[in-house]
Amino acid sequence: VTPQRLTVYRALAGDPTHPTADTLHARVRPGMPSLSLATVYRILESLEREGLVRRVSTVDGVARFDANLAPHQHVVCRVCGQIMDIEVKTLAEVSLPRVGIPGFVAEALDIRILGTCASCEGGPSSPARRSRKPRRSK
Amino acid sequence: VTPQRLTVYRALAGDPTHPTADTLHARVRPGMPSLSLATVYRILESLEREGLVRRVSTVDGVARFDANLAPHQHVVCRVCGQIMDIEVKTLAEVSLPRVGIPGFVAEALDIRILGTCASCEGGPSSPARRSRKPRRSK
DNA sequence: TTAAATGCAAATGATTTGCTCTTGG
DNA sequence: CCAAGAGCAAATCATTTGCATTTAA
Repeated sequence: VTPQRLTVYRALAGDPTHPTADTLHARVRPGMPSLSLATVYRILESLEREGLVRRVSTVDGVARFDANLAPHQHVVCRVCGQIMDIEVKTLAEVSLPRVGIPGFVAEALDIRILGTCASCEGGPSSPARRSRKPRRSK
Repeated sequence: VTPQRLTVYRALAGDPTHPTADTLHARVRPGMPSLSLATVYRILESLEREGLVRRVSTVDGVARFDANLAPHQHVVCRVCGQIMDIEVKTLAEVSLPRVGIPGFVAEALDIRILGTCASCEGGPSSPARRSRKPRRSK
C-alpha cells in the first residue's frame, strides 16, 4: 500500500537531521501540495508500526523520526538541537547485561551523547548558528 | 523562594517512578488542594533551571522528571512504561570520547536500556500489570 | 514594600480522530 | 467493488501564558 507514502518515506530516508513530522511535511509539500500534516503523521505512524521508521527520544516533547534501521546511536548538540548518527554497534559493546534490576530482560540500548557540535562551539556568535530549537522555546 | 515548591520537590524526590507533571500534581493535591497544574509546571521548570531536577528523555512526548542528581542512567520497561534508575557511573565507563564526529565536544551521556521488567515478563495477563501508559494512547 | 510566586482561565503547539471522499488492487 | 489511504476540520493532550492577587523576604 503506497502513494504519497513513498514520498514521505524517501524524504525521511534522505534526511540525516531526524526531522519532525512538521518539517517533513514542509519538505514534501512543494511536490505534493495537497498532502496534509495529519496524513504525514498517519504515514509515519504506520511506517513505525511496520518497523521501517523509528521515533527517537527527545527531551523537548517533539517527535523526531529516523529511517536509519542499522543499529546506531545519537549525538545531540545542546545548542542547536542537531541530532547526528554514530555507529555504536549493539548491546554487547556497552556492558548491557549488567542491569542491576532483577528480572528485567534488556532488549535494546538507546544512547544519546550530549554536547556541543563544531558549528556551535565558540560562543553564541559563532559560525553556523542553526535554526533547530535551542531548547525549550515551544 | 519556597512554599509549595517544597511540597512538589519532596514529592518528586520521594518518587522513584519519574512522574509526569500531572502525576505529581495529583499526588500532592490532597495536602494542598489549591495547587494548580500550571504552578506545578512552573515549579518544575524553575527547579530544572536551578539544577535540582532533571527532565528525562522519553519517546512518547510526555515530560517526566527526576530529582536524583547522582549520575545514573535509566532502564525502561516497554510494556508498562516504568522507568527505573541504575548506576552506570559516568562518561568514562562507556567509551564516550569515541564520538566519530569531528569537532563535537561530548559533555554528557544519556543511556536508556529498553526491555521488559519482571512484572511484565510472561504474557499480557501477568502479575503486576501496571497502569503507566502502555505506549501511544495519548 | 516589592519583586517573585500562585491561581485560574484562556492560548498554544503538537498530535490524533471523525468522517467523507478517493483510489489502488 | 471495497477496503485502505488521504484530506480537512474539529478534538485532545500536554504545556505555557496573561493577568490579577498573594506572599515571602
